[in-house]
Amino acid sequence: MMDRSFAVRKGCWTDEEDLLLRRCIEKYGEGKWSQVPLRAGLRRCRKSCRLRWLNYLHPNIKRGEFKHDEVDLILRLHKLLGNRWSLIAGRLPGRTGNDIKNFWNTRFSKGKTTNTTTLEGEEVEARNHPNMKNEVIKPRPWTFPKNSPWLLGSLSASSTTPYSSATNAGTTSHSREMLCMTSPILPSNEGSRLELKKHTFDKELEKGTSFSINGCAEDLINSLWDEDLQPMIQVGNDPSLEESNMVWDDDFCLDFNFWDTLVVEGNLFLDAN
DNA sequence: AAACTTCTCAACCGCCTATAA
DNA sequence: TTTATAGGCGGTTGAGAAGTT
Repeated sequence: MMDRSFAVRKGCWTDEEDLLLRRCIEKYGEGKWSQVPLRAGLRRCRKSCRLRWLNYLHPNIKRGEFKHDEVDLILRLHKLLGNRWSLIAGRLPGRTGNDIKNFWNTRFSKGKTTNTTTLEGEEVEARNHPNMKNEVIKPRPWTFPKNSPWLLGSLSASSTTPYSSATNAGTTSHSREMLCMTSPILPSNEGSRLELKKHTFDKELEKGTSFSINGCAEDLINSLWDEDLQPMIQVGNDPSLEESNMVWDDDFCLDFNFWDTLVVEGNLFLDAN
């Protein structure tokens, strides 16, 4: 008969277990979850420890009801990204993917009977059309057109350096072959700026020319950035920027192909400053 | 007050991906 | 190149709370 005294515990966590886990994280830091049960003296599996910390014990976790602006953002992000809870959670400080998933499933999943008079606008729409087909943008291979400035060498090597796939872009730029690469597309070096310009064939249009974006991306951008989309997007944290400028953190930028959402007449010309 | 139903949300499960050996 | 391991994610479950009859 197997000795079950070391069997992994399941179910709800006790206060004592929480204390052990908290002390362990304080002492050794986050990560190395496979070592946590032993270090903490817990009869829990690594995944259970990780989940308990990230969804419940982490000091930054925000409790309580979702505020209206949070709900609004969840709706807009869900419209754009689908059930990618961790990504949505990344835009809501203090909220976890699990929180948002639970919130969505209890409020908007099919068959729920919450009084719709307490909902408004898009919430009602989401409730009434829980399975409404949205254009969900997901990371996917991205193909440069043959006349892309990337392939024609319009971009200097240094300006492409921040791109994680810059090596690929560089090596292929001379062959003028169609190039496939996966997201990310946006540069990730902190503080760098990209200036977007309309570029039609050889003629570069005036700086600041606006460009159009397709529906759901526009919706998202408007939700994150109150002002009209400006041709300047900043990546990383630059305290010198005015508050109104949208700051995209790397994770978000890297998660979907932002450029695919831009509908620009001609080519996009990227000028890294 | 009791029985039953519905809701909430913490936790588990299985799968996928990245990385190391 | 293959295999093992770890981290991470979304779907789902189920216990307990809250509401209703």
